[in-house]
Amino acid sequence: MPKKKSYHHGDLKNALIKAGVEILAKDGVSGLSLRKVAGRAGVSHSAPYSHFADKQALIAAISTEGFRQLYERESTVADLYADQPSKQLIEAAWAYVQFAMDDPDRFKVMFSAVLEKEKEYPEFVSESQRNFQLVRRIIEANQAAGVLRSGPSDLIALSAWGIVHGFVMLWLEGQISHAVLEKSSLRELVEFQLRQIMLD
Amino acid sequence: MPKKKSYHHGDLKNALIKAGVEILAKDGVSGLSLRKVAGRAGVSHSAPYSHFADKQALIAAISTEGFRQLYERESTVADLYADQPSKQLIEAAWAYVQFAMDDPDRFKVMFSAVLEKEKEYPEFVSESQRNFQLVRRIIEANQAAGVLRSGPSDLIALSAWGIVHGFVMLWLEGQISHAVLEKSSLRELVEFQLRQIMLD
DNA sequence: ACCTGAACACCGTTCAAGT
DNA sequence: ACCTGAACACCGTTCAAGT
Repeated sequence: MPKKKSYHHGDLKNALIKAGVEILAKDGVSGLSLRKVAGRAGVSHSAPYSHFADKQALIAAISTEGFRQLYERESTVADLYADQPSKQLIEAAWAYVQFAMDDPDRFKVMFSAVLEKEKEYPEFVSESQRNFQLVRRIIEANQAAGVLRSGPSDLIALSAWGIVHGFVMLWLEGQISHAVLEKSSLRELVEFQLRQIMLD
Repeated sequence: MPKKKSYHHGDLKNALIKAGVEILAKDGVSGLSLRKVAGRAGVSHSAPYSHFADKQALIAAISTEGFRQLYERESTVADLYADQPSKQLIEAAWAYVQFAMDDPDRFKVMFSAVLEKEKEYPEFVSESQRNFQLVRRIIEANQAAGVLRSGPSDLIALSAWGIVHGFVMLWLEGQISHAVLEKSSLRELVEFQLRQIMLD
C-alpha cells in the first residue's frame, strides 16, 4: 500500500520521468512541456525544479531511462541467440528497430537531447556506453564466426550501429520512398541493410 | 540596386528563410523562433503569416532550401569523379558529412521537420527525392564497375545513405566514443564505414 | 528538503485595422 | 496583397513564502 497523499510526493523525480514518457508518446516532442509534465504528476509547475535543474535535465533523465530499457531488450536478445552469431546480429538489429517504432518520439529525444553537455549527465554517458559495448561484443562474436570481416571491432560496431540507426532515422522521418516500402516489409529491409556488411 | 525601403518588403518570403538559416547557425534549433526570424528580417512578429501558414511551414521551406544546396554540392562531386566510381562514392559521402558539419542544426532540422505531412510540402518531397535519385545513380555506376554488389540499386542506395547518415547523426549527437575519435580522423572514419559495403 | 503561487520574459497564433 | 499592433493562451525559469 503506498503512502497516503501528503504535501510531499514521495518519489516525484521518477513520477516526472514517467509522466514525461507518457506525454512524449501522446503529444510528441513539441508537446512535451515542463508545465504539462508537472500537471500530469499532480504538482505545481515549479515543483520539478526541486529535482531537475531545468527542462534539459529532465529530458536527459528520460533519455537515460530509455537507454536502460534499450539495453534490457538488446541483452535479452543477445543472450537468447548467443550460439548463432549471425542470427544474434540480425535479431539485435530488429530489436533496435522495434524499440524505435514502439515510441518514436522518445527514440528521437534519446538521440537529440544531450549534445555537448556530456559531462553534465554522467549517467546518460555510461548507459549509452553500455549499449555500445554490447554491440561490440555481438560484432566480435560475428567476426569470430567469420560472418563479419576482421578489423577493429569498435569501428565495425560503429558501421553496424550506423547502418541500422541511419535506416531507422530515415524511416522515422519519412525519407524512405514509397516505392521501396511497397516492395519489402520493414523486417526484410533491415535484414537487407545488415547483410550489406556481412560476408557472403 | 535594390528597391528603396517601403511598406512592402519586396521579397520577404526569401528574406525570412535566410534569416531563419542565420538564426539556426547562431542559436541552434531551440533558439529558432518565428518572432526572432521576423525581427531579424526587420518586420513585425506577425508579418511571416502573410507568407507561411505557421512556423512548421517556414521550417519546411528552410529544409527544402537545404536539400537544394545539398544537391548542388553532391552533383558537383558526382560530375567531377564520374569516371572513377569508387572515388565518386567516397567523395560524395564526404561531401555529405561536410555539409552536415557546416551547419549541424540546419542538417538536423532538414531531417526532423516535416514528418507525416509530406503531402503538404510537395517541394520538400521532390527535392529530397532528387537527392535520393542522385545517390542511386552513383550506386549504379559503382555496381557496374564491380565496386558494389549487384542487387536492387534503390535498396543498396539506402544502405549507402543509411550508413553515412547514421554515422553523421551519431557523431553530431556525441554518441561516438572518445576512444574511436582519437584513433582516426573523421575523414578516415567515413571512408572506413563506406568500405564495409564495398567489395574488396 | 520539498512544494506552491505570483511574477517575468518569451513564445505561436489570430484578428481587426491600416496602406 | 501585405504588413502592423493588440490580444490570448501558453511556455521556461526564478523566487519569496509556506510546510
